[in-house]
Amino acid sequence: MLEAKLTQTFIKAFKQLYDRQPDIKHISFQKTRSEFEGDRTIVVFPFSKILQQSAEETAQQIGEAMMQLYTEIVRFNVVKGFLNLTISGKYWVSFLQQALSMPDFGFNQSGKGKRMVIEYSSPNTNKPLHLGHIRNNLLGWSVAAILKANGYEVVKVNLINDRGIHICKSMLAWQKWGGKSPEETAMKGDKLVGEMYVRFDKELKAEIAGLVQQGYSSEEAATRAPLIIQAQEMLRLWEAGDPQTHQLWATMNGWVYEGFNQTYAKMGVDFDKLYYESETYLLGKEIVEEGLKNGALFQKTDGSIWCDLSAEGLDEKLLLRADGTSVYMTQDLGTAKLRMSEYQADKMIYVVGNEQNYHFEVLSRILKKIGYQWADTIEHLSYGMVELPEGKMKSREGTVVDADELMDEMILTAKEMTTELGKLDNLTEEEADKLFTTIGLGALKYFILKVDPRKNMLFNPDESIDFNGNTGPFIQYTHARIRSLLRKATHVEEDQLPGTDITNTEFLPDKERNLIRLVYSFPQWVQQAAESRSPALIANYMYELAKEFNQFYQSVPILREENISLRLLRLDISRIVASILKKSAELLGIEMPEQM
RNA sequence: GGUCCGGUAGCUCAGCUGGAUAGAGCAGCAGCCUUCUAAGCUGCGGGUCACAGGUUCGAAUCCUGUCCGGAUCGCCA
Repeated sequence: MLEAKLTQTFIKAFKQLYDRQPDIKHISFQKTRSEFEGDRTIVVFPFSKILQQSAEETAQQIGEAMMQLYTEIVRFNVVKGFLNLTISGKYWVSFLQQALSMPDFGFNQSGKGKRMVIEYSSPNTNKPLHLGHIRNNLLGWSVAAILKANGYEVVKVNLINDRGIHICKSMLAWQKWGGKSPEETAMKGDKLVGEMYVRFDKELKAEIAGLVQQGYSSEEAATRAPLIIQAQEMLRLWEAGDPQTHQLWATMNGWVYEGFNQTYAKMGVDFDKLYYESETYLLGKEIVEEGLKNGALFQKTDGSIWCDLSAEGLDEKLLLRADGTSVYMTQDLGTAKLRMSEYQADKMIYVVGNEQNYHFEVLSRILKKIGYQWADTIEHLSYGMVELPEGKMKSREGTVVDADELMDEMILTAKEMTTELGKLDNLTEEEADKLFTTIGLGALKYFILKVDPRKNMLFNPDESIDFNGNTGPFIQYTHARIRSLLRKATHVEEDQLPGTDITNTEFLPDKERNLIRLVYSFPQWVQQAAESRSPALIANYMYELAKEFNQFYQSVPILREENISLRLLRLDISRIVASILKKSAELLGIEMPEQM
């Protein structure tokens, strides 16, 4: 690797010059800023300070010595305390050849032998997927893909919250006011069930308002409303195993799953394993018993069981209610243990919104306290909220952005744009439809994934997602352009012989150099994206690369270049850029069209 | 109130393991299609990096405090 070689050379040069060891922590080669000549830069201020001589002088001396020691350094210049090194064109070109010969260029095996279980999506079955889920799903899927590209074994899991009071509300509403199947209403199953949930909420509010008018306080009204009492009764029946309740529950969940599956399929996300809370929600109790026995937990006089985390600066946390029923935390203790025993994961990653930061903090502390050392493998991939201009999405207020609708709108916009630009020449209708989907979803996915997962992001439904500038379609377009170029290149190359003549490429123009350097950095981004669990790094990199390529494309001839060696070099660059764009897009779940 | 996260151009976002004059896109303005796809390219304008201190040769980046915004502190999930 270049950096390693440069570091080594630097140390050697330093010792030679000053007869002492340089401080390793100050040796870092960064990319030279574009306004200066050079490929890599080292800042010598820290060294000149120790040597008690001027930074310029130090840089000059080290530059000369390094050039003597490492032949790939062909030039250097010094600006203040910055030593800018220029690496030979030959080095870059031979790197390019090497990269082209590696089908897996960019990917690595650093995660070899490690297994990651990543949970994402985790929907409730009482309402359809919305924009928040889109971010969650895309993130989870993409992080999984990125981990795989780093050699990890990845298990993608989804924990479906298919039970609880919220589903009972939908069920009750359906009994009272629905009564029709998705087929009969020509609605997607998840939409139908979601509508029932909203209906319940509306009717409940009306009941409460009525009670308040009769003189009840609003708190009291909320607990006395017949609808909520019936919903609770239904939940009780469900937990008692009542066949009729279970039947209705299974039927309605079935509708929802059918709807979810369509949404997932369109979104392009999938799972290796599905967990259902109805099957796992009781699992935590044993752990709680265990913790109570070994003294990690304690029981209050009413019988409820708690974990005291006040010594760690947190609160007491309830784990089992006085009536012995479990809470969310209890379930998560159980599912974590189940998952661990099933997969022996090196990490269990949970893609869950940052509103649950505290929950996950507490989760691993409790497990640790009870004595499970693997608690440390739990990692909360905490991502920010998707906000609308008016603030948070609120399902009750109808301000949610529905996942299906959004995707359909994006695809439709892609269709309009494409048609308007007259880019449908030789496509069959089927191919054209495929293309609209590719572009529309590409725009959406890139829009979501390019922002740092940890940060909240804003989505303005009134301003449709862009197709120009820093967008998915821009990158797709760049790819399509290159592919078109390469299609035309086959006959240009046929009469040339294999490989590029690199013997005469000591001279390497700026655009070519910039692109090869970007290519060079691809593997580092793949690795860093995995370490920081951030698809955004890949997205930003792709954009850099695409932008640089477009400048290149627009400023130099490629197929029309007369110098054969240069033409082939440019084609090689084009080829690898297309391949990297495609690979990185795959890490984000974005497809790259051959033509657009 | 406690804890956590954030505040960078009109808007959306990069940059944050300290390094050169803080970058893109959108929006605005002006150019570029007889040549490899104009969903592109080029140029112009736009900044007290919330504020105040501190550490340092050097701070958007690290530390402290203040202000502002968000999340959370449920026997909800």
